[in-house]
Amino acid sequence: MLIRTHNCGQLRETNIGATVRLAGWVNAYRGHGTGLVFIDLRDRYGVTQVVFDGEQHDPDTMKLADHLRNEDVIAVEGTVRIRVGGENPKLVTGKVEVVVSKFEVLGKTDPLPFLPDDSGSGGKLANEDIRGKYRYIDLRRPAMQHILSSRHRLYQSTRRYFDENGFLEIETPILYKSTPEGAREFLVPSRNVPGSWYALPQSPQLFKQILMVAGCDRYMQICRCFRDEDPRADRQAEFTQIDLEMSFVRREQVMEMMEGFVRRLWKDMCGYDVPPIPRMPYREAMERFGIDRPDTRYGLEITDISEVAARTDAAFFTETLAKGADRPRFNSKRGVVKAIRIPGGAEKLTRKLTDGYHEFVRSFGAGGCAAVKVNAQGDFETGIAKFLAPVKNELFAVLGLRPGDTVLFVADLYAVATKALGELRQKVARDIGLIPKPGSEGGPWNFLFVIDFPMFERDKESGRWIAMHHPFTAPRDDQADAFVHADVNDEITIESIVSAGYDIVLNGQEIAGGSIRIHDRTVQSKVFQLLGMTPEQAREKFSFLLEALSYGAPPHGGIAFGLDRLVMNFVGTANIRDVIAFPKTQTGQDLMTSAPSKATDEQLRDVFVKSTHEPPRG
RNA sequence: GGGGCGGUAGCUCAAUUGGUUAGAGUACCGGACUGUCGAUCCGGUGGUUGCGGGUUCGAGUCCCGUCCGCCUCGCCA
Repeated sequence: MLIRTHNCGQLRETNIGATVRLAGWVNAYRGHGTGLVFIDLRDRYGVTQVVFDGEQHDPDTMKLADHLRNEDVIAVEGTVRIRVGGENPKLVTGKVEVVVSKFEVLGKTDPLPFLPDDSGSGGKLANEDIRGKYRYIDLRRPAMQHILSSRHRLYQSTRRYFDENGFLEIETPILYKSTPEGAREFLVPSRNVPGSWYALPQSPQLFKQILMVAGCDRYMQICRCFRDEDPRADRQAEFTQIDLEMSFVRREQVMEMMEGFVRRLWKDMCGYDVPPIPRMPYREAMERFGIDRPDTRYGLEITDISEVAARTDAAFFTETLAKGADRPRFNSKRGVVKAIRIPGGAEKLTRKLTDGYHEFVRSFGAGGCAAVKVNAQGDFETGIAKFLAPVKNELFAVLGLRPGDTVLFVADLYAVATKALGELRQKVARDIGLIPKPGSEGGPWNFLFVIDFPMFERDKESGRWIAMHHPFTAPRDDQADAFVHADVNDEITIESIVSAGYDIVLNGQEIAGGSIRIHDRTVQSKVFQLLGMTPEQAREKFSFLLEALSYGAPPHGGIAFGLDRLVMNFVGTANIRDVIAFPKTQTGQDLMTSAPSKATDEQLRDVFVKSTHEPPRG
């Protein structure tokens, strides 16, 4: 076999005259019969043109060369020379070509289901199901090779940064104990302990805390996590986190370390200097943006106009405002009227769009969305204009209205109106083209720390308290006393406790989340109690953690980044499957290997499992 | 679990209101061709219209069920 001396992206004018060997895939063939044949040879590094000249080969060899087809694997030996037919500026190797003296077909291909060409046939890629089934062909596309290599660079940059900062990379178990609080888990039956099951970790949360108790001081891991929930375009059941934990820190130190990491990563990945990352309390994010991960690349902020709306005769405002009662810090239970001013909306937002917004907010539980335009004379027009006339001046002042604007209103309970307008704000921004493409297109990267989350919220279904982040999140330092002394039945106090959690938000996307952890057994027990766990239940599930906390636990905290989403940002895709070498579909299937698949009766017997699945009839 | 879009040649798509033998590009096969670079030109092979049922004189097209892919709500401590 001819062993290559160079790769297909390497040869330049300086190599002219050299005898070289290349190997790779046939990317294109351009034959002129037995007289002259061109082959574009491709590997991960690039494309090089190789030439078969009829004067140097017998007709049988030329015939063989003339029948090379896309994706045949070949190796060639030959001489580098300047391109006789002129440069091809599309290729980095485009000034030279290799005149073949010897060649071997290393792997003849069968006809392919599709060609790994980024432009695809007719400018379109094959559909995702067919590309998934033949993933190894799709991954040959230069765009996919670029993504794999970007992901690799991200791993390396990450490991360098944390190594330089004294973090130990430590692996934690994949076969793990079930802790059924958060997401649904994947279960693995045990053979040696009949009737018992492992779970795959939703995250290494408890292990990394215990590593702190174990004196590891600083831990990091690029780890696989598993959550058996329905996927989305940016979510897979099996995904990767950059997970870390630090001892003897408060949230300032963790956030500083994270800001340094983000700065390093963006510098390494795309040469971008991340400016100081601003911080925004959760409540402010909810008030101004209606969401805990605000996209701060554009305005369209939300304004509470309840006071003004109360002075109108509009029953759909005043009836809503009469509902409920306020709460001191979070989770307000009152009825509110909120509005978004859309500058220039009178022109940009068609009737069809604003009608659509009514339906859109209804899908988030709101009663509807009203719209008014401000005409050139500065008067309200259309929709609920007549109800607003009496408070026109106040509305203009509080919303900063100008002729040509549109205002969108939602009146509902605080939580519903906030959520609906938060979602609507993003939809309007998309509709009128306010969102720049991040990264590669030169658009801005807007980072934000969101802090001061509530510790607890009510579960919508059961009405029980649940931890907003997770049950190991500590109260903010100045809240600890209030929390420890709070009556668990004192709803208003409990819901106003602020946690020591923090998220990093990039362009409206949560890319990392973490917290200072509870390192005090008493505080941890109180959290479990509040979450409705008896001491016995807490011990049953988390005895190892509670014990660990009782044997000399350092204060500690950490954070986890969603690695897949980071890569998505750097390579500019909205599809998480693009950045995972072997992804799964919406039903969690791997189209290439056909996982999941049936287990044999024998396999099931070995692990003491009996299937209750009834095969479909017929 | 709910909602939406889609499934026609290996691939990407078309096919009028339900109406003749389901077409095109590309890939593949054969042929021509000595400077191409998405080579070109000529010819050819290729179809269980996802699957099952129904309506109809007649179904790619309409109806019911089902499978698969994508988007989305719920869900994702």
